Amino acid sequence: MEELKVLIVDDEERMRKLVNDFLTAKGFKVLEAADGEEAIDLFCAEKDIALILLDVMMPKMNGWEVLKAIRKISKVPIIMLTARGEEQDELQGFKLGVDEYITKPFSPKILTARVDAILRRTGRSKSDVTEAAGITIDKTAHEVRVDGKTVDLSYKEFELLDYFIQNKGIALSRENILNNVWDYDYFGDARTIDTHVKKLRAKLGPSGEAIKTIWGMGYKFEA
Amino acid sequence: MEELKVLIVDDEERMRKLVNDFLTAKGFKVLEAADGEEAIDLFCAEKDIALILLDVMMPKMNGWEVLKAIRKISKVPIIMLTARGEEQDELQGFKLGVDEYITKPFSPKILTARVDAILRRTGRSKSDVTEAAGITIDKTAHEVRVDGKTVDLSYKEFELLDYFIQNKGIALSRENILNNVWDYDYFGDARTIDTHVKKLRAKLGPSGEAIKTIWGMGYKFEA
DNA sequence: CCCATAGCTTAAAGGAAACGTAAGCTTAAA
DNA sequence: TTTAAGCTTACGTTTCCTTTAAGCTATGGG
Repeated sequence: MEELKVLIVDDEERMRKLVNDFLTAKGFKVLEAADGEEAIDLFCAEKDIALILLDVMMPKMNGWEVLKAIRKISKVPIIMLTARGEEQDELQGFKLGVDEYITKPFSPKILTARVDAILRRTGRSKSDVTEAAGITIDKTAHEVRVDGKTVDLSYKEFELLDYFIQNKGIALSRENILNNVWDYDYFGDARTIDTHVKKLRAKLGPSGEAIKTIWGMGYKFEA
Repeated sequence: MEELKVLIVDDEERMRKLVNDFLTAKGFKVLEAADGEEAIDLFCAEKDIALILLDVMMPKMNGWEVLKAIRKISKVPIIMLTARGEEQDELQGFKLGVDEYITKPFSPKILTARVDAILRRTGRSKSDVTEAAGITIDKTAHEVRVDGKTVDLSYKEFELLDYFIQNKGIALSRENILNNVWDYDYFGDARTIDTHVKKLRAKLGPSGEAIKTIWGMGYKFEA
């Protein structure tokens, strides 16, 4: 499989590193730009950038200006990164050709989920239906089926189950789960995970037994 | 295989020595820094440091500040060392970019396990499945198989067996085992080991005979 | 062959981790 | 503003693991 290029544009070094880490781990080639000019230069120089992640709040040239400039030369998919409370401009954004929004702070799973969704839409990514232990996850429909029957899961439950299944057979510490499924600035009680696991097990019925407890260690999904 | 560099940052001499000894024994090249400034200087001077172990509680510049400073220039993997019950509110917002935590006191095995896990994730380490005397240890799945059949081991049993197999053919004194598998400040009865060995032998069946008693000395794992 | 020492076994106390329930809080919808 | 849903936290309960203690057995030197 070819290595897709993603460009992250943000003035904050930390944010770029964060996104770079997550997406590199997922097998993308990540390019970084610290401001709008750099972004446009880089976009023109590099061929076949598959997706751009664009921060709205930047000094000098803000995200909307960068967006407009890039839309003049390309219809590459663009995801805007906004801080909570900045969403008022969304309608304007969609008119200008924004494909998706991510609100900061976000979890690694959200990031990769949105990126996957976009690439799927533009036909550059693989299937989005996974199956394990009688559980089927359909990310496009955001739907879970157990033995054919649809099960209603909350948002977090869905994310958690998806993470388990993506890492089936691997023992996961609570710390690991917290870092990957929850927002990057979340610091909470690890017991929160226990509660969600409990709910998942209940909703999944017998298939829920696939989520094993590893005493003194964490959890593991096993078919 | 290349010799990976690990940097330990802690104001306590004892802790640095401890970590240095453990990791040197595991074939790492260990560098020490007694405070944040020294750490940053050293990190900039030395090329290709593969991993940083960073204590949180330090005078002058604390671990979080060091973390932020280093994250500005690099995305090197970082493991934070925290004391049990340390003020967790200050963690808010600083979590960004930490790969793993280790709570003091820890056992050498925990230390090397986390280090290995990180390096595995960043693709700089080898496989984590070992086999000896018909016993297979899979650290990723946190699973032990004897002649193909999965055997349920408790946390300590798992750690102990792993230590035996890593040191197969080597006679280990009880003191040695206590120092390596138990927390570094644990001072318990050596009979504790006997009990765990007994359970291991029972659970491993005939393969359990690979754990030999060396009278007046300790134990040895031999295929 | 006996004794001292080291190791083995068992059971039970104690502790730590996980579970279950419910209440509090936050966010989104009506 | 009210309502509802989901997320998080708190806490008592339960389960499981670790350690200790005590008696028993094996080993090897005298």
